[in-house]
Amino acid sequence: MPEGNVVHHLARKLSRTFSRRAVHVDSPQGRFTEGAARVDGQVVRRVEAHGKHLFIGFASGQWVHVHLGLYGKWRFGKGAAPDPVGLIRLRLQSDESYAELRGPTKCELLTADEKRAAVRRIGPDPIRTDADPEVAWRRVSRSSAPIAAVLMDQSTFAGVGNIYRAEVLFRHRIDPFREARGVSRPEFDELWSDLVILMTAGTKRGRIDTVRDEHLPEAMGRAPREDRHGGEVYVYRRDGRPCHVCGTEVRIAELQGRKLYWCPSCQTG
DNA sequence: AGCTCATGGCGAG
DNA sequence: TCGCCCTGAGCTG
Repeated sequence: MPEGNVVHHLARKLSRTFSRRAVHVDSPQGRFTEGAARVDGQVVRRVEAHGKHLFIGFASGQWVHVHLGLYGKWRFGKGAAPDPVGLIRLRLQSDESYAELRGPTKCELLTADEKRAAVRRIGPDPIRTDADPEVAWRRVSRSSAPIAAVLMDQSTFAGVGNIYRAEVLFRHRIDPFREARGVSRPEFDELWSDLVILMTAGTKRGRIDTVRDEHLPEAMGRAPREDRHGGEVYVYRRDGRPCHVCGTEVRIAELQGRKLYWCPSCQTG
């Protein structure tokens, strides 16, 4: 269940584990057998993350493109992979380690050209140093949709998901229902640079923490880690509970089929 | 054991 | 906007 930070975290782990090594590639489940056979035995050249998309590059120039969706998961292990348990879409095996992929929305083989085209379709990713925030600003400044909806648009903010969306809006006290084009350039710049900081930190940790030091549980006399997603957050999935800053009940609403959390007192305007 | 829900996104209508 | 994909955790009982 990943936002971009987890995908980048996984890309680094896959790269550390498999880059410059020959890998045996197969699909025990059978749904990626043909693609796996085409790269089986090749050396992994590099692994890239762009937003929530993962690309594993092989010596032939071909790429395996993976999108985890809501359910997808990677598992890693040392030595030889055990007999498959359940449905494993993709399995990588080096002479030292293995990795198993289950439940992805997408697992496909791409040519070098197709991979380049796929990357071009993905919007600027705050975790990537080559991201162009002007692309995001153009879309934000021209959209009449709520800023909370635009933050989830992967062609505008690649890698941002439901947690970062809610949390970054809280941290900048922005009403999630404000029209995107009503967000000023200074506000956008603050949102973008904060996403760079939060998501980069989230990449190293492989989890999402957004609470400033002065609001941390130790500083506030609270118990840490209330939520099972693993990090410290202000509003995500805290509906009905008091805002960590002002005590107002955190609210929840459905926006485009996803749940949106915010503090109606802190996030005004 | 069974039910609900989840950090996502696609395609049909 | 809805259904679906398809996995797993956290509840209920």
